[in-house]
Amino acid sequence: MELSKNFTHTEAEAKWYKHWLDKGYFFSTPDEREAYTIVMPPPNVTGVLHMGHALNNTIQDILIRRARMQGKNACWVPGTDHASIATEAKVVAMLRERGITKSSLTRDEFLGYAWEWKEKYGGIILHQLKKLGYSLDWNRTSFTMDEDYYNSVIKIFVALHEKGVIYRGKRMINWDVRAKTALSDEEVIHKEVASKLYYVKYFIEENGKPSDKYITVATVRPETITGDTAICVNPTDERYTSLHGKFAYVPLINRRIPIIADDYVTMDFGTGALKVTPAHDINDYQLGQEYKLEIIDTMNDDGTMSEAAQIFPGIDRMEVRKKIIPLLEAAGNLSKIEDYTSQVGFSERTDAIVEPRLSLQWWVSMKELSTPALKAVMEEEIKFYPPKFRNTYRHWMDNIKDWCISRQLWWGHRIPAWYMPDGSFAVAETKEAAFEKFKIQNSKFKIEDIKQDEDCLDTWFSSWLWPFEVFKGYSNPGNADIKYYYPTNTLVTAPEIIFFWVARMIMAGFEYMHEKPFNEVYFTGIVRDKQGRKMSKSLGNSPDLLGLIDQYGADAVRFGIMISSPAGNDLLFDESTLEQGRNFNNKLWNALKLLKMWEARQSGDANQLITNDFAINWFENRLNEVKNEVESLMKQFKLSEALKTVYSLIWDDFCSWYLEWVKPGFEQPIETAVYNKTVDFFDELMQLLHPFMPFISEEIYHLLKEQKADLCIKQLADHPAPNTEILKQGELLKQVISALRDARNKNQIKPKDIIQLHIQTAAKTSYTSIENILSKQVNAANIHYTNDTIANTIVVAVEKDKFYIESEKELDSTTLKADLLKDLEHQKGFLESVQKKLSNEKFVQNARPEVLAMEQKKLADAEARIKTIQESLVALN
RNA sequence: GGGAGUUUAGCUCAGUUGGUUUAGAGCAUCUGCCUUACAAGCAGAGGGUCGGCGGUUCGACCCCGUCAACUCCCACCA
Repeated sequence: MELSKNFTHTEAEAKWYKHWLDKGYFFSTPDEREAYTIVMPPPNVTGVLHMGHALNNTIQDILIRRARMQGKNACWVPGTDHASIATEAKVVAMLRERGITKSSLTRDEFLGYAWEWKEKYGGIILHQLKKLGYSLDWNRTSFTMDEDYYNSVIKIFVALHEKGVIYRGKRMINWDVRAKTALSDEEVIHKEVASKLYYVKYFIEENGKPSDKYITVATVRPETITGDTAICVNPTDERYTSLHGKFAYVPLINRRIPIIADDYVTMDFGTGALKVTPAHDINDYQLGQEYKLEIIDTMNDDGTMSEAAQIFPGIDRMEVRKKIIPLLEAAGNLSKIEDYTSQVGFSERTDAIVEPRLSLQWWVSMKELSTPALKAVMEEEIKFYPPKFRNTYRHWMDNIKDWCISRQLWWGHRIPAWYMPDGSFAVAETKEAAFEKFKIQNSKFKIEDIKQDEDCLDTWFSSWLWPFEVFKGYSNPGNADIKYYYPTNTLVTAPEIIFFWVARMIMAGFEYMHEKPFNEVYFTGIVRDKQGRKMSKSLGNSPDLLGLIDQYGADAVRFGIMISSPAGNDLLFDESTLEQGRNFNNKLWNALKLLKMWEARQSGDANQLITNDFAINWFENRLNEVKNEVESLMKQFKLSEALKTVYSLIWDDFCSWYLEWVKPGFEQPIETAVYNKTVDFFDELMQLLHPFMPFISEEIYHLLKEQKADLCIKQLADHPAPNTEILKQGELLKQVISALRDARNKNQIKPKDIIQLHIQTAAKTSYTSIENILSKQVNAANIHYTNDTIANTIVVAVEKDKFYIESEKELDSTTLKADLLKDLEHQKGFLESVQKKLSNEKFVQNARPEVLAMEQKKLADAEARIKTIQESLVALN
């Protein structure tokens, strides 16, 4: 068989993904095995694959593939989220491009376009996920607006309403002027914005008209002035005591408003006087409630000024903020302008500045739902990795506020509330059911008179059911799937959506399944660029993931992402790690090529080892050691560490050491027994690597030898504990080889120059089994043992043993001497610190016996080593 | 304003209840190699007073205090 120079990923990826699908390896149905379940956080139907998805889903695939290889029934559920506001915004934009406005369409017409959009783009991202080799159970692909799922959302709304948890209420909400919808608190992002603080004079009333006396108010929002219905000062503020109970006039429109006193006002901010605009500020609203102030809504739903504002109607509030200043100035109401930075709320989805607005909306009362959800995380019934997020979670849960769930959108689950012409309403799954409820209350209307609520529900009101409704746990309670797969095992998601989604899923899980939705949550970091900046479209620092997969290969991309992503930390994405991944592919490929060369040149008994027993014995134990390490790292979700460990085992231990140790001389045959062992090792290495890099591992696995089954489903075998003595000896061997090679380098002995090696040791037996390897690795013709120093040689000291390199090369002892002296210095310093410790009575009294013994051994070793070095130095002279 | 976290080699990070040889890895750097698996490679090397100060202890990268810098989350001071 002729193998290509390098690994060609494109072909292998397409071939193996298709093969795995054809064989149905990713499909799961309940059976007698233990289940291992992950529900994929459903990407938005608007999305394309980006680095965040790659990180998130690679982690999930590693967990799922490993579980599958551990004999568990692994089930990973894919799906998409309808993403109400995000999708609606995209559809509106798409229609605008075609010259269609949303307002010119009926609801059904608009939904027609939205579904068309969903069908067109919804599957793209899922399709793209296949490129990365993700082993998802595609038979279970779900969508948050699938018929059953939709109905469950509606049923749950009705049930929560009947329970009194959902209610309708007029309150201050966050209004997105671009999407023209209410938002929950979590959908508002506060940012610091450079703005101005305007000092505005309000003239005081005297004798029923404005006087020349005034009170100055500081505001960042002069455009809301015409909505002012009071001025508020602190009752203890002596500057304003005389004004309590008096009236002032709103600039430009001369409305007479009271001056009230409330300790909400901070005296030392601005002028200590606050203008009260109850319709446009949450605190002002509360003041308004308390003092029974008039509420004047000066804004339309699109953020323009309303008729009630009297000035600039139809102009956007931000425009008005600029335009009103000259007017105030001309009227003599502006006193000064200062620079000021303030916190401004922006819509998460549309980035529009959010307006506080009084509005009638649907709410979920959260207190009761949150109690079991908080407890489960605090008592670690649900574990968080990393655990620091428990604090964040607790803080939010402790201060939880009611959730505004109605959205003035069409794309989503329509609120099952039904209204009569007289304004009364009923909540029910269907119009008919609502009518039944109405009939009891009021019989004068007909069913045709009933109108359904125009609004739909917050996206998260559907996705909080995800972990159970993908198994139809609510729509078909007690079915075989939900009983088998729920609770799911691991949720892998970004900390950004801990409140939006994670917390609410936990609440829904306890409320409807009476059980937690998952055992543990693994929070990934945020993907940033090399400079640590968050990846974003506007910065243009988001790489084209599909392009990278084409360029480097899916395995290399997976490798690059995982190797730089320690648990719980942000990932600083750097394309060089992808190169490292690609190079690793080639390393593996070349190792395979080497084995293929050997395959043709075998000799000897397949059952009997003659010369290479140490190498094989050592690697077998090293492999077992790493298997243990990987197992422990995986349990702690230290996936990056686990990959590094496997990488180093393969590159360093297997390729650099083991293969070189068993490598036959040029064109010499290899013992069949050694060859077979080596193939087995490689085989096992591929199995360890498979969850991380599935394509190349499967490919090599099959090229190594005829296999009965695929690696994808090969079960991990038990492994014995490693023999530490052999591992130690292996380390000694490596150390000696490196030291001798270093000495050769420093003395300019060319790799091809053959040397004679003399070993002076008290433990000759520890070298007999590794002699062959040693002489091969340092290119020594022979190894001799000696009890004396050997003149005119290069002396190398390793541990307590001395090595004399005899060569035909003219020797330069200066660098060698310098090295020895440096080492000597180091050893002496070390010895001193140990002696100091041991001569400290308190240490000798208090230290544990094994610690004391260790220190004594250190002392003895250091002394012996110093002696060795000194003797070597003498030999050099 | 409140809370959480981080600070170890040029960069990104490990470092498990304080004692395992006066700190480890990858990348980058430097030196030597076109050695017949691999130059996308091989063989080596250099590089850190573990953010500062103070304390506890026989002993501190690890525990405590304090200061500094950075990051994130939450919050209605106009």
